[in-house]
Amino acid sequence: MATIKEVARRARVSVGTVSNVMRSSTTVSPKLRERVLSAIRDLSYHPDHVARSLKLRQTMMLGLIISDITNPFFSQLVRGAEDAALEHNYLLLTFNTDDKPEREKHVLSVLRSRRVDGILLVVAPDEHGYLHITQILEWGIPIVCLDRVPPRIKVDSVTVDNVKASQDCVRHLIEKGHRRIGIITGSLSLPNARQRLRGYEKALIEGHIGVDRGLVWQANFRAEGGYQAAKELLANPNRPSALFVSNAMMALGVLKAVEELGVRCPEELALAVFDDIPLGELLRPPLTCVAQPAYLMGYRGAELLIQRLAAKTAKKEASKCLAVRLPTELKIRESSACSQVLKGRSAG
Amino acid sequence: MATIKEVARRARVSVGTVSNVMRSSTTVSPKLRERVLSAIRDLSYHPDHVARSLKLRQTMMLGLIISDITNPFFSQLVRGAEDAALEHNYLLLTFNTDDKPEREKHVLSVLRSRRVDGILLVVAPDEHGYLHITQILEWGIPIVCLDRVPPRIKVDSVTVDNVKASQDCVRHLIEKGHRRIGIITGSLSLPNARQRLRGYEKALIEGHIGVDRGLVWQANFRAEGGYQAAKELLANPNRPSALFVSNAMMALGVLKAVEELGVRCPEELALAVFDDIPLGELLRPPLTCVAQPAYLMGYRGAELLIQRLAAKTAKKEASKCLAVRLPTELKIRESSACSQVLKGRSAG
DNA sequence: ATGAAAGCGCTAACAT
DNA sequence: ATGTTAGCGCTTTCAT
Repeated sequence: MATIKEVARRARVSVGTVSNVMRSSTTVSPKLRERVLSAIRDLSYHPDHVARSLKLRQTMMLGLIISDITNPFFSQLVRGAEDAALEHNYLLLTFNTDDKPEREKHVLSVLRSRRVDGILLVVAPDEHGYLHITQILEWGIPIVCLDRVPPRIKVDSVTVDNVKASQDCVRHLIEKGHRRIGIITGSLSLPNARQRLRGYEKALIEGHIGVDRGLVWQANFRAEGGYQAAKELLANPNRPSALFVSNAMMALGVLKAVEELGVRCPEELALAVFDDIPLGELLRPPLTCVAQPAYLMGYRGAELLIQRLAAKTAKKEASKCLAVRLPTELKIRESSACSQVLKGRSAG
Repeated sequence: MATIKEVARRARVSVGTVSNVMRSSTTVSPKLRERVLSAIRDLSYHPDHVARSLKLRQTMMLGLIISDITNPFFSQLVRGAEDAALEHNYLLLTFNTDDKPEREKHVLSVLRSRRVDGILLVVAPDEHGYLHITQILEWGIPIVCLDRVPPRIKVDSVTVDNVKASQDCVRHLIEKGHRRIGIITGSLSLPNARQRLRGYEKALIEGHIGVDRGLVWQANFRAEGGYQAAKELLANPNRPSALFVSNAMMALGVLKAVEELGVRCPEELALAVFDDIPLGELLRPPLTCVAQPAYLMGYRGAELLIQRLAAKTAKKEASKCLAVRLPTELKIRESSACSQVLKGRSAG
């Protein structure tokens, strides 16, 4: 591969001039500029971005850490982040952690060595106060947290109002006449899982329904977990008439269990889900849900991060942490339709 | 951030010694080694991988170009590639092209400037002989093509036997008694789309059924395309009794159309799909399909690429191009169950 | 076994 | 306007 030196030699100019032509910093006479440009073409010269990174002390790379790209919510988010990044000439290094803290720590250390300019982070659960996050920030690498924001840490974030969204969703079930409403939560060491549980509880209280700990199943935000929880739950003789599933992957597991056990939905079990599924309307029955703007979350997150980077380069005073909140949307579909049983009850 | 120089100073050794300790190339006396190690700890030194890349002329980064991470097939593939890459200390730069040739060319040029060591490529359609691929290879960047292999180009690849898999799938429909079988293809400038059409035709010929061009709809491997094609197709007065949909995304579109038009499946229209959908069994009806080993395709592709890289570094003679073929699996589910109509017909 | 120094390809400050 | 050169942080060869 040709280097800037070879280009300079061929164009009979100095390397500085070649650099000037490429970065159009200083003015270069038309004659020399033309010579340089044609040398670049002749040699099919592509500047070495690694060398530039070393010199400029910025890689124009962003780390993106998510739990699992297989989850449609995250694939949307990644597309958004990629679009924003590329618009500003940043590249994305994406990693899946499966929500394993040790994997996250390893990735973080790799990203530090690779000298990424900033990190977009969907944080994994951590029992120890998220010290590794603070550490990265202290090293001077800006972080924007997406979807989940670790408690008591000063960091930018882009999220939705999980409490309110869940509350709206469960309220909808209550309005449909349900009184025994269960919930399947993600790991409660995850802030957003806790918030969704909070929203569920608030809706119940608001509806003058007692919170029954026996109706709370903790799983792990994965299909398998939803499946297991649903199996248990449905075997329960005093099972709920409606269920709030706090993410999409678990909902798929629930659906599988419902299917296998021949439980009719919504007649015997109404369902409402946190997160839309791209084909949520294609499932039988179509699933009621609160949808998050996943693409936007990635897009805005990357934008915010890049903005921070620009301010940093300009040596501007770091402004306060930003906590961007995106709106959610309740999508009412058949899985929460008024059930026969309830109709019967209310008639009786 | 601490540099190797600072570590050297603190440990009162030369930078060369620090480097030796880290890379454990030469032997270093236990005494000095201990001093270096503790200096590294004290300064929380993380070697600058950018500088190392420049010196070593290898970035330990791989480019991964796919069409759309939102497609479950690709998210699986990406997970596989990531796992293999990380195992060998490579990082992945992933890009979505939406199958747009100009986007692919741009990404390729970016990857060249970034000096990635190799590229995993799901090639976008191209009408001009895929010259840009050849060019990259000439520049000395190894490529492994995944899923689709551009015709008449000497390049490593990991694929499935699209012709045979499609043929098996369509044969299954024929065995179920169907004679009028339609197909929705992807863009026929895509090698795999063409192969799947070939397989469809071969199955028909083998079953002594004439190939009717009126039963071939060309779409674009996206949900929207499948939806449009299905709408047209189902409005056709002489419509087929069975349909082979040549990828999963389009199948979702087809399902939506079927739903909207109130067409019963499989009674009025049997369905078989190329690609499994993670929740294909949860859809009503569950979809018959040929499943590809997507994760494995990514994993094996990355392995193969890394193997090439190792051979290259060792200045080994480049061996012949490898074309790895992975097995597929026919999964028979309800969407292709024997229909009432056909039963009636065969009885009559 | 250890240190000194060249050089990877680039940018930017400085000299002309 | 153009050329010269130091230096980014590392690895590695060559002395010692």
